[in-house]
Amino acid sequence: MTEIKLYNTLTKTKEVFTPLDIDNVRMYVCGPTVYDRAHIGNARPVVVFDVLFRLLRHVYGEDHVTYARNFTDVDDKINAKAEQTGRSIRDITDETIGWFLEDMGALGALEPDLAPRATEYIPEMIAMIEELIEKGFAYPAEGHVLFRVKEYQNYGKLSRRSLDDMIAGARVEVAPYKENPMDFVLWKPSSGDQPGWESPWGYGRPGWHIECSAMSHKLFGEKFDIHGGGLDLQFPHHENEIAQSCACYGEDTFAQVWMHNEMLQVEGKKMSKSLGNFFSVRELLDQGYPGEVIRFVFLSTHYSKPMDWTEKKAKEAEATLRKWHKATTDIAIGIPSVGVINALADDLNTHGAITVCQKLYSKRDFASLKASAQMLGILGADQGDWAKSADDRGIINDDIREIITNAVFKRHNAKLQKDFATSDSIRDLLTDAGVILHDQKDKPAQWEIPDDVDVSKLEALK
RNA sequence: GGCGAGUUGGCGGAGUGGUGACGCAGCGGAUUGCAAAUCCGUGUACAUGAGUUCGAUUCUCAUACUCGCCUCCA
Repeated sequence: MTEIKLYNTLTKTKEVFTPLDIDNVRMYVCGPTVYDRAHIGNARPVVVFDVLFRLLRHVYGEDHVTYARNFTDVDDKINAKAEQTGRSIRDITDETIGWFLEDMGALGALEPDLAPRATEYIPEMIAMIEELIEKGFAYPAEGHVLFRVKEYQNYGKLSRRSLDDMIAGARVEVAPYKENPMDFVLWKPSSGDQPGWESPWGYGRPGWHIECSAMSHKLFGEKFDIHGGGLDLQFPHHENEIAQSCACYGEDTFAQVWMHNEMLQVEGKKMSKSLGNFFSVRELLDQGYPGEVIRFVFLSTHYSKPMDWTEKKAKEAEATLRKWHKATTDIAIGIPSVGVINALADDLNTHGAITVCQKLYSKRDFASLKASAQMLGILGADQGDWAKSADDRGIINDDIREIITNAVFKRHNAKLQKDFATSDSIRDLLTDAGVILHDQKDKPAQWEIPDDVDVSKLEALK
């Protein structure tokens, strides 16, 4: 069996991955807060952990891996949107979840086995909070329930911060009802127009962090294998999850391996709304970037490093994929290359896997290229349509086909008569319109038409 | 202020204690009437300083610079 090694944020080392239960490898990844279209930064963890999901399924078997990714559908941003639009919260979150799955599907991401929504696990959260109170790790105060950070000895072990340092940093919300400024909210009161549920502490709603602890416990039990998410979630979100779960169920519980993907930048700069380099996956798709190309760009940088989204990379990725699609379209699928599997098994070295694919292409091992690329979620049977020429996709009508065929034939005859002035002028007209010509010896050139062919220019050839 | 990451050839970007990937671009060649496309070939790069070592781009320490997170946006 392939030995998988993963970098564990908790231990800061690359470790051999040993599942708790080889028949049911469990992975939990923090999903989106569903109030708007996913931006491309949201998509990085989705793609990263999709590759891991595929690798785990490959190694342990499809039926022996369970992947859960939550939807956070209780959040002030959602409340704000509901207020602005007058729509119901459920309406907004349902729509946003639909968008999310659609957009991530376009990136070739498989859907997780489980997709729990926070609002469907409120009783579990309440039960967990009650247990934390009983054990002295939490306390109610003015309609809130707070986690007593000082009581949990290992607080800060994931992000390697000490309580004292964090308080010195002083970027915490100070509130009179908190015993300690670092204490974080497990439950908070809701006013009439905010979403809420009845609880032992009054009408209210959960804090952000408790949902992942409660849902992973319900779905996976006290221990599971992998917990993933973006690096930005390491603190405070994941630190707080660990505190809640381990305080509740014991020090040796919860996720065994923590994985965090680095952040994404755009053209060398942090993506932000104010810089205007902030865009959604949908916008990118609508601009004509195939999802497969976006995915390829993501995979070309290791997940542990900051990734820079640039137009140049997208163009290169597009050219490579076009080449690969052309080579593999009519090829029966082979088996994935050992090199690709090993690269992925080595802490998800997706770039290394792509390199192996490049070599397979050079060696003309297209059957293995196809299978290997599919391990990465690219070159799938349903993914290559964009790479076909317009003619292959039936976009070109007979009229235009005839114009081009005639022109190519005329050019061929001119060449036979060594009338190069005529043949070159026809060639220039064709290439100017976007037609790609492949000259052949002693017969008319083969041609293909990309999507952006300028039909109006072809009229001149009539 | 706290935490962390990075610095590799023109660009992107892996990796390795000793034969220095890969892609793009460039250059040379084949091919072509000329091109395009395609194919073949081609590049001693590893921030700086010191240390460890027979030997370091790779390990250790320091310095400089860049970047990210901790703050609505992942």
